[in-house]
Parts: sequence; C-alpha cells; structure tokens
Amino acid sequence: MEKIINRYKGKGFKLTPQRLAILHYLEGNTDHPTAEDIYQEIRKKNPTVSFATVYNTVQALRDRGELLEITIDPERKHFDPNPQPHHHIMCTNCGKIDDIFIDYSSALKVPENISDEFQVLGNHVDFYGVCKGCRARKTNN
Amino acid sequence: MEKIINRYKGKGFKLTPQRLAILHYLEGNTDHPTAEDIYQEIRKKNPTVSFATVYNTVQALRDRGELLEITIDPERKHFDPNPQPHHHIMCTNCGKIDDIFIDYSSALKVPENISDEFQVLGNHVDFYGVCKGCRARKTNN
DNA sequence: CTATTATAATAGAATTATTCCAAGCTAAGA
DNA sequence: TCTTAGCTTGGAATAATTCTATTATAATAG
Repeated sequence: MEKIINRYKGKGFKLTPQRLAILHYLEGNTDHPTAEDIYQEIRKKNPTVSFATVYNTVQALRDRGELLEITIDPERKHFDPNPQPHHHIMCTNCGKIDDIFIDYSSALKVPENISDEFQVLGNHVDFYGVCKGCRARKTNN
Repeated sequence: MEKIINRYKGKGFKLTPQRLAILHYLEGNTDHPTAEDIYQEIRKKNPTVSFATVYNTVQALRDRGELLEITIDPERKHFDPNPQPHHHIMCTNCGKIDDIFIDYSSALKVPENISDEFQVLGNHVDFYGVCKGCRARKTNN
C-alpha cells in the first residue's frame, strides 16, 4: 500500500480513497478483470463508488501507461495492471486469460509492403486455446 | 456474383437479396469494415435493410468460418471477409487496418507453464504503428 | 493548520454497440 | 405451386461505456 502511495504521490495523480481501493485491487492482480469486475470488487468495501469513477480511473491509468487495455476478448475489454509489453492466451471455452512473458519481436518481421506504409511501433500476440479445466469437463460430459 | 451464389447454394444458407448485397460488398473487401460501415453501404441500394440483418448475417458467416471478427481496435469490432488466418496492423492515429499474410506460428512457441495449462489452437498478431499519411500530416502541423 | 483551487467523485442521463423478439415474409426444395 | 424453415423487420431490450452538472476533497501554498 505504501508502495502504491509513493508511486503516485506528487505526480499530478490525486490519490483519493476510491482510487486507492482500485489501485490496491489491481496491484499484482493477474486475473485481467473487466471494468465490471473492478466495480463489483471495490463496492464491497466502498459501497458508494460509482461506475464512472472506475472508468475514469482506469482511463487515467491507461493514459499514464500504468495499465494495459486487453482486446483479446471480443465481448468486452479487460485490464492488465502489468504495463510491460507481454502477450495473452484466452480459453475459448471459459474465457480465462493468462499472461505470456516472451518477447517475440525479433521473429515478428512485417513484409516490405507493410513496412513501406507503416512505422511499426509495437505488437501484441493473442493465443487462443482450451484450458485444462475445460478439457477435463468436456471429456466427462 | 455468380461465384457468391455458387458458394452458398444448397448449403443451408438462404440467399436473400439482403444477404447477397452484404456478401457482394464484402467480396474481396480489404477495408475491415465495422457493422456500421456495412449497414451504411448496404442501405444505399437496399434502403429498408435493418441493422439486425447485418448483425445476423455477419454472425452466420462467422459461425460458418467465412468471416473473421477482428479485435485489434478497442473501440469496435471490425470484420474481415478473408477467413484464412492472417494478421493485422492498425494505425494508432487514423485507425486504418491492413492485412499481414505471414504465418508466424513456428516462431510463436509458448512457455511450458502455458502449454501445460492450455491446448493452444491458434494465434493472432496485432501490430500497431503510424501510417505514411499520418506521419506526413504530423510533420506538416 | 487553514484556505484555496484544481481535480476527482457522484448520480443519473446519454450514447453506442449489439442482441432479442414477435410478426410477417420468402427462398428453396418437394 | 406449396410448404415451411429460416430470414427480415422495427422496435424494444441489454450491455458497455461516456458525458454532464454538481458536490466533494486532496494537494499545495500561505
């Protein structure tokens, strides 16, 4: 908690109780929550918090590069409090998302027609698959 | 047009005028349109078509593997009538999306903790960058 | 420690994207 | 040509996200 406060103190990011609750929930969280997930969790301890505050806060964090917006799930946005570039895999059955910390950049060369047209600034790899739990469940049914 | 008809004829996919218009618009289209784009275009010739029909049709095509749903743009879904697995690059300034036809699969190995947990079935690489037009525009302003 | 002020939080409305539904319509096969 | 499963439609419903106007408050200066 101290760590969080020190990270934002005096950096033009006002630390309100709501924001602290959100930051605390996200700290080290690898569940890739949606805005809804964050809202439901924060509400338990801070019942008057509004959805707008959750959205405002994740936007502010995203704009500061403290948070990544994950597009792997076509249904909704997920958030990842680890801002280092990395990749994701989603279970197409249950939606579970895990992190993959490998830098594939050197292998991800684009063809010439693309590099002529675009200055490439980044990449993100989405993997799709079926997780162990879902495989087990499918075999049983 | 004949090609389209032959592709769906007698395959349990009823070819209505609305669907033909949508299929015709998508045929060979590399613009990665959104549902809105498709709707606006179809309406020009077929003014009574409804949004629900556009969504129903792209869903039916997606379920048949004739169409890919693209998640590269956090703002909205785009559709790609080329169902072969391939990758995309988006200009972070203007939103333009281009195709990249390289199979990176052999380079995209996942770490052991992931392959223990997931049966990996596919991958998709999103590249981000700035297109030539936007770079020119930025230099001038 | 207090006052000031810029910024954040709030409720609720608005917007946008997408899906659902019930009723009528029609393409395609018999 | 008839039949019917499957499609189309407008409009309502739902869901996700953003906006707005007002109130509250964290941070800084004094």
